[in-house]
Amino acid sequence: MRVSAKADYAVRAAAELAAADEGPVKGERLAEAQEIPLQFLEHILLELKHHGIVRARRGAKGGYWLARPADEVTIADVVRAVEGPIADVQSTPPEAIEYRGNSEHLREVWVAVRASLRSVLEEVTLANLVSGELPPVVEELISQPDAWHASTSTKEMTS
Amino acid sequence: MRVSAKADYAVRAAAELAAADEGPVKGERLAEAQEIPLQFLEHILLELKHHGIVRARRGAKGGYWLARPADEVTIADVVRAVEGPIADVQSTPPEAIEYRGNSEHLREVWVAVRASLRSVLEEVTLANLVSGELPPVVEELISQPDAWHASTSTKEMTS
DNA sequence: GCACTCCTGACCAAAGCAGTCAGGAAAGTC
DNA sequence: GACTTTCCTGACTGCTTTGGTCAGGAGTGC
Repeated sequence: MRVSAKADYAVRAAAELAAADEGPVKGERLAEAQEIPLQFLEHILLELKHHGIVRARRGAKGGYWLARPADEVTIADVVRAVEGPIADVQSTPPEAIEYRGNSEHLREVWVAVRASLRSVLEEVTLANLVSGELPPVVEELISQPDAWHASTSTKEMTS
Repeated sequence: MRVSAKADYAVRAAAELAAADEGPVKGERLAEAQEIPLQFLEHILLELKHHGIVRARRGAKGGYWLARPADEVTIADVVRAVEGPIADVQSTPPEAIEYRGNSEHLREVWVAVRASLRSVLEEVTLANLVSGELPPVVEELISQPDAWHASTSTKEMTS
């Protein structure tokens, strides 16, 4: 249930590409703009390329650009490209698990968890991200003050 | 963005405890009921105990039971006990991160992700889980057929 | 031909995951 | 008080993931 550095980097780099209209942007610039280790970023960009999120050209005047318009690439696309499936349980999709006994309904819960993640990640596009005009779903979620500090419900730890 | 075996096991064991009213349940029974390796489960139960989710007594007639009534323990409580904070980015809470340049609004997005996770995990109690009467939020999420199969949006992979 | 940039694989240390093993310490029973 | 039962705890293990670095190869543009 955590977001890896890789996913975070990937989205940030993609955002930078979404903002830079026209012309390839070289990896070095992306790395500097978002303070990401260059060599690590190159691996990430390669994965994004393999998944058809970005395109690239080498040589002078080379660089990376988005394969599709920024408003057609969602954060979910980017995250999936580098992290794989979004809410697997024990490395298998929730709907494929058979629970027995008293945890029979746990499957529904995990499916709901995945659905709620999707409702955010598949709704926000790179265009939304750079413009700051986030979709209503997100605006509503972050408008509640509770969302902004650590655990509120019970006397537990953070987040 | 995945659910570990440990978290899955923890919730299942907790569900089993929620269903067994009155009297401690021994680890072995929990392990059998949910097909969880006993020794691994004992470590998990210990963690749950340290976090005040369950109580335990040793010896004959010993076992584990919930520290609070089943309708006052949420799945979020259990998951946090064994996995720690629920939607950290790079191991720090989303609201604590400063993004620059074109990814400035990414923080809002991660906060929204956490909020949406909470809206499910903090809403479902162990009582809900064993009875199958899931809260409206969850019912609505799982009522949409899309929620039940892998990735729908773009031509990407699963989940 | 040369500079530039991406592409790729190999490698690495540290941490996390999913357990197992061995023994100790309380609680109840006889 | 001995004995059994059950939890409690730490140490250990093998494997994978995370978060990178290093070195070199391959395509592009001038």
